[in-house]
Amino acid sequence: MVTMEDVARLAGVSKMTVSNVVNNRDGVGDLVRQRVLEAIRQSGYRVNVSARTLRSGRTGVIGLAVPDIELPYFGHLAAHVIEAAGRQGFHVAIEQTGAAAAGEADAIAHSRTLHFDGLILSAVELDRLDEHPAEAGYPLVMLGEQDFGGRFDHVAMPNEEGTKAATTHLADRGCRRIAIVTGRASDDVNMVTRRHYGYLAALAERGIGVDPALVFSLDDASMEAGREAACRLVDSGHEIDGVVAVTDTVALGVLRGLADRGLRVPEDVRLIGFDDIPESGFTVPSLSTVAPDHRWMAERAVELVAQRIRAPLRPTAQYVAPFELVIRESTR
Amino acid sequence: MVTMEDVARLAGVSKMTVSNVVNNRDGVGDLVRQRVLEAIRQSGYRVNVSARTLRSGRTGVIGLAVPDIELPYFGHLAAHVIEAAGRQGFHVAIEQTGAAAAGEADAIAHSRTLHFDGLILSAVELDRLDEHPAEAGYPLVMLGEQDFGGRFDHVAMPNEEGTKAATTHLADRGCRRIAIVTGRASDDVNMVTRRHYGYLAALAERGIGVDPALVFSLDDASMEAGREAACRLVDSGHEIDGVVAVTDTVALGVLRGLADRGLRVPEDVRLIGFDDIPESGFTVPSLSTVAPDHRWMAERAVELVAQRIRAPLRPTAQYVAPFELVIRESTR
DNA sequence: ACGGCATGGTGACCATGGAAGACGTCGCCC
DNA sequence: GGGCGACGTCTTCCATGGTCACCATGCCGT
Repeated sequence: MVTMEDVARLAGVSKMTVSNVVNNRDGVGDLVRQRVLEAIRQSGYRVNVSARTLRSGRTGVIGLAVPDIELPYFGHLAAHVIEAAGRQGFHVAIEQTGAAAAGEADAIAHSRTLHFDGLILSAVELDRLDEHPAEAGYPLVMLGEQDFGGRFDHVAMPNEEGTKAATTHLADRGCRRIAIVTGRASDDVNMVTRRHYGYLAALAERGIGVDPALVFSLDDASMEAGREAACRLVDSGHEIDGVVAVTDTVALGVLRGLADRGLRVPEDVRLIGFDDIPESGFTVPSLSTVAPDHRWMAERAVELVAQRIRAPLRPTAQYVAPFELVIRESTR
Repeated sequence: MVTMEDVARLAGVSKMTVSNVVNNRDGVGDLVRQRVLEAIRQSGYRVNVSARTLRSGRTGVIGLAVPDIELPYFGHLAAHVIEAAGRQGFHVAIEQTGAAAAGEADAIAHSRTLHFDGLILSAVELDRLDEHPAEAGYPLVMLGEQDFGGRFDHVAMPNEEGTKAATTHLADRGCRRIAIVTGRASDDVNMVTRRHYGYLAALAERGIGVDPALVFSLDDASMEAGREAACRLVDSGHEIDGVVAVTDTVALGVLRGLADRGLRVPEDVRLIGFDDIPESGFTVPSLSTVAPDHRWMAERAVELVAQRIRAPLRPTAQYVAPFELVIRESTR
């Protein structure tokens, strides 16, 4: 391997000068700089990231922990995060937490041992985090669902607002028997309950009564779970004319389940999702949905870790992503 | 930061002994080992990966370069790779190449500068690789589409075999006017032409003539491109009763495009895809597809990099993934 | 008494970056 | 005009946290 020392010898300078050139510091004369650059080119030298890291204490890598990269929503988000981080000169390493508190705690610990400069955690389960290994002073940004009472930098989905808008939209289309297919109930104010609040708020505002029989809880937010929920919902015999799905992924399953039971969307039942994953524009019928600005979220999150890396003790910031309602065939 | 030196002092041993304990090497007595472990626990010590890497020359990280993590197929694959690598004690860093030769070459260079121990490259564009920065001796495994004449370890999709089976399946269902929606043509024997060969081979075997008007080339393998192709296909007025899509992602677009033009699947046109992404089971109608064993591919690829890291000069290995035909509603 | 094994220690070394200093030159001021 | 400080440029030395190759010690069996 060709080292800085080799380049220095080749250019007839000391390795510190090479270091200065490599890192674009000034205090190096133009002539010498050119000589060094030429030597670097000739020798094919590349900085040794490990040595730099060891010396400087920075890795230039931020971790991104998501429940499951296979879910379209997280793949989507990851793409934006990678891009935004790249613009700030960071690399991204992706961890999977498996949507479990243990995995999320692991990701934090792991992130520290690998000496990531910071971590963006898309937590869905980790609640009482003060009992968890979130050592103070480590740049940690929560992305997405949970709310930790201002203890961390946080970029939130417009959970309540978005679901409320979605439900209101169904009501405005004339739906009066609106079901919600939601996630597992939890003690904490997480994504599921937030979205549920939005649903309730919309119903209240439109003067529609709440029927507990129209609330379906899923164990996981998968397509299969959505499909089963839709089937059970129809089989239960309760009259419905609208469904709010907690995510688009679930909505895809619901769409399929309704088809399995011979119900037409939107003629018999209107359906709306949340996330606006790419697939939603291509289903038959295409899926109306709440579209949070994923790019905005990714940029904000990266910005926050970057800031916290530079200034660990800055007060925490809380953002809620903007969103818009995308109306497609499923609620026409 | 707690260093090995600190632990050593706390346990009353030298740091080499701590190193031996940390790395589970023998030559350390049980008593001393316990003392060291206790000291590690008390101090909250974590190894500094950079220092280890600097000295030992190994990072324990392998790169995975894919065109776009946002495409379901690659997310899917990445999940399997991460899991398989984890079992072998490697971490995975994901790079996006943007489906461009430049990006792919970058990923190789980048992978080396970050001192990944090896790289799994899901190349779709990089062809004449001998002119590219694939320095000999660097553990590089090609995953998926391309074929480099045995110069690299390679885990291939069953491109030709799978597409042939898919086309034959349509023919056996009675289709006689079978279109193919494929990717950009290229000079090289890549995924697109391989799959095209399979299509042609099946037609020949079933005695069905080839109609150039039924071959549609896409600029990129996206849902939107699939939709447009389907529309153009119908608008062109050519009679068709079957469509082979080059990937499931494209097939989702085709499905939507056919719906846009009022054609029913499978009654008017049968449709089959390739990849078996999770979404394919939930579309309406659900999508028949060629299902390569992704888990198998990921495991094989990880196994190959791991082997090559240990033995750089081993002769190259070539695998073709097994597959099965998954028959769903779109070809009933 | 001597060789061998089991256990643990020593110092060099990996590639880079920070701090402080050396060196030459130039300008300023008396 | 000479001495001196300041400045720009580059060098030297050392620290960073582990690991490697080798060495030292002590105990055992023969």
